[in-house]
Amino acid sequence: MNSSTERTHSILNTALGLVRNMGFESVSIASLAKEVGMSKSGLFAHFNSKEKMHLMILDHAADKFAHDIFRISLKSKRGLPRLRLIVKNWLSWFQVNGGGTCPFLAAAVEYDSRPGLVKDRIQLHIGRMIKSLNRSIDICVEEGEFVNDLDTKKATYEIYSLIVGQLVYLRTIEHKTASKMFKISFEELINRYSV
Amino acid sequence: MNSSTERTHSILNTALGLVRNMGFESVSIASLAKEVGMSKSGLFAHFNSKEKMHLMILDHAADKFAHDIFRISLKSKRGLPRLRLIVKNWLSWFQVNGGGTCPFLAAAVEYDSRPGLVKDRIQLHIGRMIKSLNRSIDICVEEGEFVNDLDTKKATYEIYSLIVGQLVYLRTIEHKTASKMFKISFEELINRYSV
DNA sequence: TCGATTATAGCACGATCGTTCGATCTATTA
DNA sequence: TAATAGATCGAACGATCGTGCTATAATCGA
Repeated sequence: MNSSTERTHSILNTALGLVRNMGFESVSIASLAKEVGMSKSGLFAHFNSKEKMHLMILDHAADKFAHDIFRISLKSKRGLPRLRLIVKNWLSWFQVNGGGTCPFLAAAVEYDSRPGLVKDRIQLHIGRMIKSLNRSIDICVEEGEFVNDLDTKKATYEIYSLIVGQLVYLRTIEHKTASKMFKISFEELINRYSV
Repeated sequence: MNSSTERTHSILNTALGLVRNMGFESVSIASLAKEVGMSKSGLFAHFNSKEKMHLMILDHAADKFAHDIFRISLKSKRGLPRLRLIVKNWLSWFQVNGGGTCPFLAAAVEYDSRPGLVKDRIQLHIGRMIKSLNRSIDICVEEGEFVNDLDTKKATYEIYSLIVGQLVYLRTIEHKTASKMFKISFEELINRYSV
């Protein structure tokens, strides 16, 4: 990794921070340049276009997400313990540094009506997250912790929905109540998948 | 209702259409003026500021939502039939005119990091939707269709989550598969609440 | 140490934005 | 008909944005 990539990597970290408390659109070349203490043109040279910048921020966020949620959980035991850890990490990802918008939901909403590279990339990343979650549920079946005939795609949808619903609830109702409801609903799903 | 309010109402309808296929931020005074065939300053006079315009668009969307989802379903029988209709209307709301972003989720995401009148209003509206959904579930308990000791707040969270999760899934995986999974998961929840 | 590559800065451009202001057009009312 | 009020417009402002061009500063290989 040469110095250029290192610098870019550090810029992308700053950018991701901005996305998480300003949304995607607000991270302009101008605002990011100011944040990292560079000139607009100096920063521009790193990306060559706003679209490419957004693409790289998105990929950076996806890398970090894959690491913080999935890769890290590989250390825990296959099956249910790992699934629990993944879900726990997933939820806590949106509460570090005083919370912040989910970069993927933000990007999905803001680019929903703008077909192009960025929108495609978002769908790719969200699709991968869902697939990774699905895989970790499949493993629970393999380990005999979930019933053999479980429709794991549906189970994935149900758990993913609880997570996304939680993101909305956390901003609408009291934090503690919201997260308690999640825990109960999640455990009920687990129980249902187990018998 | 004088002609000014009628005109404003018609403008808000156009604005809501724009929100649903451009997102919230993209509906600027300039772009909305062009869409309705007015000058910027002419349109500006209707709202007096961009923030007030966004507030009024939001309120207009909430009015329409309350009517299209909840008020209309009052015609069906109290309890489960009405709940089913509400959920059906809710989902179909995002598929008329070839789909489109949910204005409330769009606003919530885009204004998440901008405290102020608009953000407060969004939380108000989302809170009201959830409360309305909760009420319709309470009625199912009153009617004896759901068990008496059902935690209806948790049930509300679970059904709301399935809906929000569906909005993401519709944009990520094949439409038919997504909506079939919703139907199955929703019916399972209903069954669980009934015994 | 010198030459080349690379990172960054400065400046200018056209576009778009929200907002203001004064003028004009329209419709109502006295 | 004349006066008035409300709706709309055109033009202009300062900001911000993405992007291109050119110059300078830093880094590194020979």
